Amino acid sequence: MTQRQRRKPGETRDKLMEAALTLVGKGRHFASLGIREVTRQAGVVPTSFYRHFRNMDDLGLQLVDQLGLVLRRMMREARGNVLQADKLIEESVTIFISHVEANRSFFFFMAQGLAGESRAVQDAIRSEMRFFASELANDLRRMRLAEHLSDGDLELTCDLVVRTVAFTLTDLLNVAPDDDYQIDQIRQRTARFLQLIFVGAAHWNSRTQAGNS
Amino acid sequence: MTQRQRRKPGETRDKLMEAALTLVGKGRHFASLGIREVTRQAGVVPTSFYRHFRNMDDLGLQLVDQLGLVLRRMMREARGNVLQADKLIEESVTIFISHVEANRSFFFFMAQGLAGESRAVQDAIRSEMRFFASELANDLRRMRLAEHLSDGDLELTCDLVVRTVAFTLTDLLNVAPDDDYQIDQIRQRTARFLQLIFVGAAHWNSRTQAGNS
DNA sequence: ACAATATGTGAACGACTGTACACATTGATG
DNA sequence: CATCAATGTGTACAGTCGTTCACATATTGT
Repeated sequence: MTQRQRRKPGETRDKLMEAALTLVGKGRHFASLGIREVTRQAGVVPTSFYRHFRNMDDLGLQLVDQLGLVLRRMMREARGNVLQADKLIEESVTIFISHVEANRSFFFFMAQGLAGESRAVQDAIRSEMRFFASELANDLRRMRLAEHLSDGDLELTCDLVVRTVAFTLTDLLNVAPDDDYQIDQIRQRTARFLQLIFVGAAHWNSRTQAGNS
Repeated sequence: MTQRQRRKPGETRDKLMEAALTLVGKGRHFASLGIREVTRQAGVVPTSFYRHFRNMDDLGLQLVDQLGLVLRRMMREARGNVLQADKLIEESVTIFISHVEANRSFFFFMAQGLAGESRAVQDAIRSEMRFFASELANDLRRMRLAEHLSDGDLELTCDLVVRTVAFTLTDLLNVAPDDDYQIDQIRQRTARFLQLIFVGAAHWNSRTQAGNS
């Protein structure tokens, strides 16, 4: 790295990924995108695609990697802003939704990928969700909010929380980005979902799932 | 209806819908299917497609209608077989999973459609889920299992239940159809999710969501 | 029996697709 | 400066796409 290059490396690469995201953000499904279409949107000649990706699945996988960064940024912000336990759920949901609004296309892509065409992308997204759930479990442990739960039960709870929030994406997908009223409805509903789950977790030990006679 | 026709009406129509489902069952995403591809799979000439559907979205919508029938059949079986309350969750989840295995492609299509390309299909599937949730609420009321919950809270709970079960589809999607061990794991995990939710619902009134100071 | 309608077939079109190849340009390294 | 690898461009080709049209066949209504 002697000098900065005039054309930064990966410039076209980024343009291609952004182009794919843009198309997804416009309502297209990732599985229906073609190489030519993406390169056209990126303002690049079709052959350039192969300089950076082997095929569309490859591009999808690299998008998941970038999605991971977005998720980690969101986690960091949540950890910094959610300090008092009583408003934990509301604030977390608010932060989540604001990140979805700020990176709408990314989360569209995530929602699509969960039932997408590429097995590899599917697995990658599910892996991100697992990581997210385990981090959530760590945080709850650290905040002494789950002391009566076994590791397995806490993991179960966090998995359910992450799934519930992830499903919210399909709700947000269906409303206009500027429909603040509807978005607020979704926010409140999601918060109540999580409250319901946490109430269940709080009373979980009293009727353990082992015996149910 | 004077006599039975040699070629039943809608024969090709059914073949086309089955063909689309078959392709989806093979891992393809509905949004990436083309008219020619579907007609080829159905063993029909491409032009025949237009005799029955205006475009692929139209076919998707009619698939959702058929999916509705599958869901209603499943509901009827659940209502008939789940009589005692103590095993309600386990039995319901078992019935659900068996129906998913029996109509794998249909539920694949449903999971895809939730974040699919066609807004109309999206809405149709979400509408089916709402109907399912409201029927579930009715059943719980009838079985006197939710007497302490307000209508709104019961609806909230059932919505969360339906979402959780629907998310299971992405899990079932990722395991081989004959991997009984993994499927049983998913079944147990889903049952525990629902137990957690119902425990939360049972203790919901003690910390109503209205005031949280 | 006859007309009308619904359904299936075949050929054809222009547009678009993925991909390969040869070539130009760039930045880094000797 | 010479060379090399990385990256971007233009051309080309064979295959597929959606869609139209004219035509054959089968079923229905009168």
